[in-house]
Amino acid sequence: MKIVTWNINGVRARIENLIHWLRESQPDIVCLQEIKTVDDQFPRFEVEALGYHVETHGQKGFNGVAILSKLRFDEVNRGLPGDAADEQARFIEGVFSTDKGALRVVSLYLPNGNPIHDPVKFPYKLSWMARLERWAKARLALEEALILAGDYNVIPDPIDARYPEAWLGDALFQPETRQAFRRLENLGFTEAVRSVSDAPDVYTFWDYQAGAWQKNNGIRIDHLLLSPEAANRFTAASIEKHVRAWEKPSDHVPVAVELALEAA
DNA sequence: ATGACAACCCCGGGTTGA
Repeated sequence: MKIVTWNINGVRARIENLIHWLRESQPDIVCLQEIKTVDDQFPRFEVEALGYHVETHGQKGFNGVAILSKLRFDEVNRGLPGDAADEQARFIEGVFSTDKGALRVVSLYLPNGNPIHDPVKFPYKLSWMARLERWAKARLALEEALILAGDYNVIPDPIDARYPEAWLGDALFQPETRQAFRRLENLGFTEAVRSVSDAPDVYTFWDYQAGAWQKNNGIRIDHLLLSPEAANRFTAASIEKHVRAWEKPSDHVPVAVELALEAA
C-alpha cells in the first residue's frame, strides 16, 4: 500500500496538477495540506472520479487538510485535541481496515511559527507540537499501525537544508522546534525517509523565489512518522521531486511510503 | 534591509507562507 503526503499549496489552483499526479503515482492514501479552501469548494468530483473517497477539514483562505483514499473510511476525526479555542484547520485523522488490522493515518499541517519573536506565532507552534505529542502518546498505546504524515514545518537536522546557516533565526530550525520534533519521534516513531537514507541534498520544499529550485536550495520539512506496527510493514520511501518541475507547481513535492499491507 | 513568488481574500492591495 502506497501512502503519500503532499502540501499542495491550494487544491483549487492545483487541481489539474493533482489529477495528473494521481494518475501517474497511483497512491492508495493521500494526505494533503494547505488545501486553502472551505470543504464545500474542494474539487471532490474530479478526485472521486478516479476512485478516491475524500474527507476534508478546510477553512476559508488558509491552511486546510484532507485525506484521499481508495479505501473506505471507517472513521474520520477533525482537529487536534487539546485547545478548544484553536480554529485553524490543520489536522484530520482517518481509520481504515487492512488485512493486517486497523490503519490510522493523519494528515497534519504544523504551524510555521515565524517570526520567532512574534508574541503569538512561535508559541502557537510550540504549543501545537506539545498537543501533538500528547495526542500521539495516547494513540501509540492502541498499538496500531499509525502514520503521522504532513508538513511539519520542521527542519530536523542541518543535513536537511542546503544552507542550514540561513535558517538559524527561523522557526523551522529553532532548537525548541527541533527538540519538540525529536521528543515526538522518541515516543517510538520511525521517520520514514531518514530511516532508509542518510544522503545529503534530500529535500521536499523549494521556495518559489530567487531560483531556489534551479539551485537546489531546498529544505526537508514534509515527514511521515510510523508507529512500530507501521514501521514493521514499511518497505520503501520516496520523494517524487520531479513534480516540482511541472507547470504551476506547488512549492512542496509528494513524499511516499510503501507498507506491506492491503485493503481488507 | 528588502524583495524576489504564489495563493488566498475578492478587484486593489493586504495577508500569509517558509
